[in-house]
Amino acid sequence: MARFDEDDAFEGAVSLSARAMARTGAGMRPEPYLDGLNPAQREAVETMDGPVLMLAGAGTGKTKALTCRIAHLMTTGRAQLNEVLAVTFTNKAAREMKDRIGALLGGSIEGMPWLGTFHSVCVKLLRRHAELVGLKTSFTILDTDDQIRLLKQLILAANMDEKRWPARMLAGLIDGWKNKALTPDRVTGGETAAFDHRGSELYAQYQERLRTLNAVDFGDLLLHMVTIFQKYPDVLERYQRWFKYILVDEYQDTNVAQYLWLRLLAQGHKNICCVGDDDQSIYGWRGAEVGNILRFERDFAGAKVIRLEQNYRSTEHILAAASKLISGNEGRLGKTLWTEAQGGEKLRLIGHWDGEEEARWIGEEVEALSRGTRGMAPYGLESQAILVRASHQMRAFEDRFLTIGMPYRVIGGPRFYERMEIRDAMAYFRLAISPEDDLAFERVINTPKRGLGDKAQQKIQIEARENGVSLVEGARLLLAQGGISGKGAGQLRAFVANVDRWNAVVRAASPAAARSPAEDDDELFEVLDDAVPPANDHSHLRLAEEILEDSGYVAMWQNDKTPEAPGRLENLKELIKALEQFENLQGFLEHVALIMDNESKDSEAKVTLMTLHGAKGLEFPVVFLPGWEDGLFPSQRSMDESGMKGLEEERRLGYVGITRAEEVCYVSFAGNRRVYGQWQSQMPSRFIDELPPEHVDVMTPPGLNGGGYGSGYGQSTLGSQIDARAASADVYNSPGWKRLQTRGVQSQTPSRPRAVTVENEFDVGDRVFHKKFGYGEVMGTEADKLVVEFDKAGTKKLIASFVVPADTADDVPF
DNA sequence: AATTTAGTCCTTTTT
DNA sequence: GGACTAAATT
Repeated sequence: MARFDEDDAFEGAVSLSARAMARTGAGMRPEPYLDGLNPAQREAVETMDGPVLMLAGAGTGKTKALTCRIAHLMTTGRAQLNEVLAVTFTNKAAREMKDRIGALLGGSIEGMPWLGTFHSVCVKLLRRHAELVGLKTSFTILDTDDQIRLLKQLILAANMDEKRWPARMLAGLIDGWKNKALTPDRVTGGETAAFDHRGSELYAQYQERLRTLNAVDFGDLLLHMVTIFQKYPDVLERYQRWFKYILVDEYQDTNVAQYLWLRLLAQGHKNICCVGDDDQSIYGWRGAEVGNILRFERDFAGAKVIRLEQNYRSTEHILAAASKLISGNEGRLGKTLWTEAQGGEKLRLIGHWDGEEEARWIGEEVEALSRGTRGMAPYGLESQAILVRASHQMRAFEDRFLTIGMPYRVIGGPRFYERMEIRDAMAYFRLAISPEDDLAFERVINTPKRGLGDKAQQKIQIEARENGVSLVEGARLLLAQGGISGKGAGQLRAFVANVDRWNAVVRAASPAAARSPAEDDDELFEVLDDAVPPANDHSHLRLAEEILEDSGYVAMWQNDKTPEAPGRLENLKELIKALEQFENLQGFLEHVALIMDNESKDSEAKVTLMTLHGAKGLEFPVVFLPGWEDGLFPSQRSMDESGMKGLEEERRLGYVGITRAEEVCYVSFAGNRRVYGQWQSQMPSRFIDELPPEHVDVMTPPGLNGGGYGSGYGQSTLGSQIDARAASADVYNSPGWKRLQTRGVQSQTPSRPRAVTVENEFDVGDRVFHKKFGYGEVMGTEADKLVVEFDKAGTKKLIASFVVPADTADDVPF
């Protein structure tokens, strides 16, 4: 587990590199890792000085190149591990690099202190220089939830209608500005019109509020550091000299702020190596600028561009399909991926009647593959993944997997630290550490219920504001002057006393909590080197338990009779357990703020369910790509908001999806899908027509032309092939697919033709039957859709093919 | 003050 | 269908 006790990492780092040097001296071949590299990778490793841009296609071994490069810097004595800055986007990537570097250099190490995500590195830096932007070194990091609540308050205070101007929207705007490294005063031009012309004004207020709360949000971590580097050249210079080499992973995902940050740091020696793949840029919506790749050669004159093009991951068919798809994008830097692998399975394309059937089919296919009944060696559940465009697609699969008892894991779903009970508990911890944390106070003051409702809370707010103090102090004053009555008063008094007591324990345990920032730069790195982690006596564990007990929070869930209560108590226990690995509550909270991941490590084999975004950087022998339907994938919203750029990003997402597969890749779509509870007929994704027919096996069952495919886009090469192949049905006569065909005929064929042809057959007043809603009467018709007033289910708008005349209901085996 | 109910939006992707 | 909010009910 990554640690945020920044100081102790140095010991291991230094001794490791000493060991590596010693080995060199002992006459062993110093660079055994070079042998396993292809020429391009080797060049990327050995070109150590000056700017390098490594364009690494999917599955071309870029992490290998990157980690070998770091190892090479060590063994050639260019730098110490703690003088290398290496940034990634995800904690997972950072962890993997640490592990692999450790393995290369022959020892397991806690890690390089400056290898981490942009955010975690920035936290470390900002803790040292917080005072330069008006913060205390103990600042807290707000998550999106806190951010939204804060903004909501500001919007209300500005007398704006929070319905028309939702806090989420403002949060998005502010995030966008921060991604572009724009401080409130720099928001200009058309942007000032944002949010009823009050966007930048509210942004300024928000920043002010954060400062008084001694807090930062995610965007601030980078923004503040950029500000500091720009305003204090001496600070910047220190770091320019300290970081002798800079490496950047997933460079295509950097936003403007990150780009500026990197450019500032690399300005001196220009030993910067950026690794990226413009074809895998999928975070444009979050402010990532593919343009940063193009700018690289301009900003770093004489940059060496190295292309990694040999793919070690996928079969030739999968690679060919992915390459063909991505070739539809314009303005690529261009790479030609190739592989030595020959043969293998073609991409498999299959259409389904609706989303539920798609989930059912995939569930059965996963099971069949895992038992090896597809004429192939078995693929265990852990080697299969289902990658969806949007997380709501996961529900169909979860439902299905639960009913058939298939073990699965969801990655990127609701995360442990985002659960209500965990966030409540952490708010209590925050309050114990710093009672002036008003956001935490607000969260838990009436959880569990203490009879302190809106009225009482308002009084506290007013009291606090009038006296310019925190909410706890406000509450204290209010109590002293008897401004609060009856039951609530006693409870509030107890609450304040609890906070005082917890805080006293925290202070007694770690006087360092109030450590002062490094005053002068000379001390900066020595402080890091010399710090010795205090002994971990686990006293914070007891405190944490006490807090949850004393506050009545545990009791609240114990008395709760709802079915989820036991699970929540279980989660709280887990939370306490997680605390063990930290020396104090502060360290833990920081860890949580930045590392929101939640990998359960139980050993049972499970299918993986996650979004395409979440899958970047991963690979699986078998990959399922469901929901390839226009509007869903490519996402309508993406196209509406960003037009051609959006479509191209979606296409890259498809490319990422296909290239996750090593051996087998399924693409599927459904003819009908429920969207916002309404049935919609779906068109197969335009990307399906862009796949190369010679690398695709079409497996679509017959009788499925009602969804409208084949009438598709452009030349529709595959679209027409679908019909042809389906009609001749020869796919089904190949040995592997017999079972599928049988099942298909039994469960689908009878209802299909009828359902498809009844379109527009109804008139107002007809009695109809629907498999879910029962009987009803047609109230209106509109193209292929009907408005039906059901006897039991109310009025619904739905596709005509989903109902049948009421008198034939008995014939339809739904 | 707290719980229940009805009505309104919606849904991309996340460090 | 579900999450969230505002109104209605206890």
